[in-house]
Amino acid sequence: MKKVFLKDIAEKLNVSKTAVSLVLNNKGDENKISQETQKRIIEFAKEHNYVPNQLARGLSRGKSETIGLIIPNISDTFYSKIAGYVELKAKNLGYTVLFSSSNEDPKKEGELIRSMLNRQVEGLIIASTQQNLKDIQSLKQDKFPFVLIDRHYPESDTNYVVVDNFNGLKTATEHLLQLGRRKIGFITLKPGLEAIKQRLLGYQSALTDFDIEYKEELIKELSPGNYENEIESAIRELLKFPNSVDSIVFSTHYLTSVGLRELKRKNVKVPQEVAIVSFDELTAFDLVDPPITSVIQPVKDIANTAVDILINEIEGKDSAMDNKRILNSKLEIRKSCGTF
Amino acid sequence: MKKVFLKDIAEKLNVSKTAVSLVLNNKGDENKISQETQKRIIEFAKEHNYVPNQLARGLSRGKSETIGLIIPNISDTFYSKIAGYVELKAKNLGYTVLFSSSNEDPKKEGELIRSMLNRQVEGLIIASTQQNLKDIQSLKQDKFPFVLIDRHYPESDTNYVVVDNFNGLKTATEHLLQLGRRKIGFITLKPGLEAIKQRLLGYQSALTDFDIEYKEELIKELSPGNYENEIESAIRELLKFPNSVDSIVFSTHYLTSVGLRELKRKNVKVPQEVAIVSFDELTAFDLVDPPITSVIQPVKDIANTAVDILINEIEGKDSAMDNKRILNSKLEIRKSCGTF
DNA sequence: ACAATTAACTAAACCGATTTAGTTTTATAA
DNA sequence: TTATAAAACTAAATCGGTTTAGTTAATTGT
Repeated sequence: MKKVFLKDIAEKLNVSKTAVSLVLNNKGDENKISQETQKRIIEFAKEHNYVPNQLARGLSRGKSETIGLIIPNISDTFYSKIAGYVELKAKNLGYTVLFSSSNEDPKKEGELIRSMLNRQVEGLIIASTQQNLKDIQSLKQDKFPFVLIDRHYPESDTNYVVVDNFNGLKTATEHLLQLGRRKIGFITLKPGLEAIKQRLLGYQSALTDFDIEYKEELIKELSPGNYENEIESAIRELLKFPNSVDSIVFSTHYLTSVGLRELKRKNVKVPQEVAIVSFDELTAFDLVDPPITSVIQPVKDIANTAVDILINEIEGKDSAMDNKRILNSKLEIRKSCGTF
Repeated sequence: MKKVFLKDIAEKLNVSKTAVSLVLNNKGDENKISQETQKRIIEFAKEHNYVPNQLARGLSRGKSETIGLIIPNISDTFYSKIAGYVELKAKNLGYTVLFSSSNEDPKKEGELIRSMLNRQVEGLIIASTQQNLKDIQSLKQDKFPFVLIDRHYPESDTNYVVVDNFNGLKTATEHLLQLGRRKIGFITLKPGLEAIKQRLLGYQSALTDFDIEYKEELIKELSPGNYENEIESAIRELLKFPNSVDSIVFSTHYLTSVGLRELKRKNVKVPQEVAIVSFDELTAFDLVDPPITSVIQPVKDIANTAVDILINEIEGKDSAMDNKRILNSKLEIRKSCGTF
């Protein structure tokens, strides 16, 4: 079964390529192609399983019906869920999505952006490394449609959909405070991401509201690429803090995982000796010993909103659409903080 | 900053498009373009940040330097990890990857295959729904390069990379048997996937080796789309089995998750009353209460091998390459089966 | 001193669609 | 009975590259 092209159909049916193209793009009526000819073309196409070459179509239209999604890492559950929902929503709206992982490398992020533009994507959804303002601003300047998700550049006026990191972490910290914990460690990433900054501010704000002094020794900032090795000393030092911390807030699900693993290795009782809360979660966090109280992100909502905003902008329908969204997270209380 | 095209470069430098194209594709020397002209072209291109339109290039070359990856669901950790490794490996070999999820729908899988062919992917890696033999055979017949992963069609002679499901599950079951468990339930999916079939055979084979009678009541086959609702009765019935089962083997990580959740809800003590083993795992399975003994799949190896085979075939280097691989899994013993 | 090479390029076809600007034929209006 | 409009098409340009088949001018061989 050979591939069949527009030209083949045209020749076999003795009509022009134009006619075939118009009919197969549902523009037969408005271009007054007779019903009979339309029927012949459609039937022949269906029968021979014709499908247009997207490269050719994209080239000639200058469109590709494709959007790009650039994320730090497709293997991370958070982003893979985002990817899943983005794909679903985009498909429903008639778009294909091109994924790629930047691996937190700003240079690679730039390359991916360019590579996707080459491929004529019509818009981008980017969870940026946030060290790539240059490329983001250049997109902005070219009026290329894009939406930042999860991470945005506060200094740049762009579309974005993020979670309320400040209040998410504040609520988590307050939860510990309400349960009487006072020496609260915070294990997070080295600053760089706005989201991470906001989470620290949320932590601090909660302390302030409870009139508790903020102490730098309680903050452990690990390197994104090396946290697995750094967790041991971070935990060790927190446990050395005058009589040890009584609780720890982790600012990402993977820090929680390695952190809890380390606490177990050190035979620290959770939550009796040290309570823990996690920002973001993993599928099995409710099964963990103890089930981990976590700040849950509205993953599906982030994805859907981003796609909506993007495609609205691509199709230029509703330019007045509010395009900066801060979504709420939700504290799922389980057992890792104990009770009163 | 306007986009710059081949034509622009040619005009500005007073050379032909041909020259520019040849030079930028590293074919300058073999086509005797003078060193000086080459330098001018390369510099101009770099300076103006020229990047070729992949659609045009793909169209004219009939190549796209792209491979497709079709998986059931990008949100599933197993497949998202596969995706991550495939992306990495492919990029290293100069290929971009196009992902898409079939959601276990054979019809959609077919559409995705066709859609990817339209986009001129040069090869496909497919974790098939396994109800789509038609499309797979049609690829085979067209001599289109592809590799099946995770799931394959035993009745069709294709490239594949799968894990040894039979021995993986046999080892898991044997582990329970060696620890003295005798009434072993098996919670799995409705048959359809070869992998699932193999896992059942592995379970049976272990029983046979230990001279234990196989009992159908101990096998619970849930629907892939509805297992969350079906798990309750499955577990309930296993617990009703003459004096209850003393252990359960779960054939996927998500069945393990919902199963353990249900066991906890029913206050069944794991592993004292019921031991459990999981085929495949989730990131936090070592933190779960109890840490779950799991059959670990060589995810990275699956991905790398598949990409290697595929690209070898695309580039037609080493056609004698062994292209059917069954990789070994590994039983990671944790605490969910207790000890002697 | 003249044919044969070689170096250094280029014109134009092509990939497979889409789309603009017509053309031809038939029907309708004045 | 024309001019006009509508119906039913189509030729050819275009998208932005790649590639084949030359061309021209300088160099070499004999």
